[in-house]
Amino acid sequence: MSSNIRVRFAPSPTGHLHVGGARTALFNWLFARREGGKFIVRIEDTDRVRSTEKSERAVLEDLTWLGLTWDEGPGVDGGHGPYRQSERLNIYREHAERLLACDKAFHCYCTDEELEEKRKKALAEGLVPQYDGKCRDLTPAARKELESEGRSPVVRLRAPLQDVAVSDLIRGDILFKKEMLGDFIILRSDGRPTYNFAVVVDDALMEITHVIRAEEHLPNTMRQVLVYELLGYRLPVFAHVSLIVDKDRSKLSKRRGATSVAEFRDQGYLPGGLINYLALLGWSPPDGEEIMPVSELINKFELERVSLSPAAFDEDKLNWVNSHHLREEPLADVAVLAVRFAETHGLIEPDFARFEAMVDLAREGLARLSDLPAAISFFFDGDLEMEEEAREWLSRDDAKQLMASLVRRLGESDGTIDAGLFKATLKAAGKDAGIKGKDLFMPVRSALTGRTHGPALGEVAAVLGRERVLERLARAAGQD
RNA sequence: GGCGCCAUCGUCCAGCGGUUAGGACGCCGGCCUCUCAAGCCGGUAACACGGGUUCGAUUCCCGUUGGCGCUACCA
Repeated sequence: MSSNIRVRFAPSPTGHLHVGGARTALFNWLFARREGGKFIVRIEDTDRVRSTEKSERAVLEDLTWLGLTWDEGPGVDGGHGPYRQSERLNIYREHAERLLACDKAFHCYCTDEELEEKRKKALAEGLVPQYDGKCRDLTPAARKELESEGRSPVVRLRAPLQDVAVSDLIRGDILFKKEMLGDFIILRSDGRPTYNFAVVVDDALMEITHVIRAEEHLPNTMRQVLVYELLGYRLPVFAHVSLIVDKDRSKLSKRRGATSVAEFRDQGYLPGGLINYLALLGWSPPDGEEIMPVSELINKFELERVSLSPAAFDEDKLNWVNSHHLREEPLADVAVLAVRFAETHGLIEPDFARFEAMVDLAREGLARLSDLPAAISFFFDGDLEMEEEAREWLSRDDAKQLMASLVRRLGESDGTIDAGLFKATLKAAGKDAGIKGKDLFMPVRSALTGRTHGPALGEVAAVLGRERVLERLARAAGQD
């Protein structure tokens, strides 16, 4: 399916990708994929002080990790570039010139201090602080004089005094009152554009059809609509998605826990799990199914089903979603991502197939990959740490005999020990000794893993391997 | 302050004039099971408030309250 639909995600590179931004990107991406349109990434780096190249790389990496690949953007030319606002300065300038030429914009020489003073005064009088139009009708002579004082002007839009209606795909029609805005700045004194101007020029030139973005931009939309009109560009469809808030309804803050995609990645969430959870925050599929791969997300996604109210980020639910992905995504994929979590804890297994087997057994009980090392450490050589309860099981009267009997029986067959063989042998030994159930399994589990909880014992033994199994059983048989 | 958005279980959602208000996370109990998970079964818990409109409002309108956003030469 192919269409003319074009959407964009336009992050400003001032840090890592935030979960809020990630969800906005996701909704754009899902919409594009669903509709057969194009997903464009544009870097909004007109804020010189806060934007860094490092951040840009980080954001792009985060998007890539999530699998939100772009059809046009940094590194992928689609004929509408450049895709970095800092490289489009001349374009904004030209557009501002156009507006200036037909008197829809004007130069303003007011200084920060003057403006600040007026703002304070207005506030003090209980008025709405707004540009007073002082430079609206400056004569060329007056301009020249101001410039000779060394002042460099900003360009302000001559804002028409009219209410602005914005229709939003998610929210319906919204009417903004004309009193709301004054002649806002579109070009700074150093020639760089302001957000509301650059966005419109870019979206228009990049032929964006649907602007899907966070709700915080809703008030800005009024200004942008004006710019579209004055420039003579066609309006895109707007869709404003609600914000993601903290569990206590306040703004998502780093202090209360992880907020960036990178942090979740480092905690061992799968891209598919994070994506799935984020999609569920503010959107729900018609059938109510919650756990699904991204391909299904694409099939089911509809902007019309995006909710209006702010959604609280719930780590419990994220964990639940992620745990499902952990055990439902292809084992090989999970294992590859798992390697670094094991290795940072010194758990290095050269045989990838064996490592996969460990991951396969352990993933049943995991919410995140960061919990993996603790779950598989007993598979590795070295001193087996004994939990107190495990020690107790092994100190039982018949434990030693049972272990000895098992060692003997397993020793009789000299092939590999698979799950079936181990279980059968265990049962036979139990039958002879008159032990079954918990009394049979727990001492053996304790001897093999040092713990009282874990994956199915037969499978554990198989992954452990004949040598380690015999060694650990023997040790348990010999000590009390 | 002004303007705007939002308002269903603790949380995420469903509902789109008539429902015993549904599902999911969490929590509690049970089943299964060598254990832990998973799975299955059951329980817990909500329409913010006040006016309208209507035969009938969770649902439509208005107001109040509350939360959030914007009000920059930040995005």
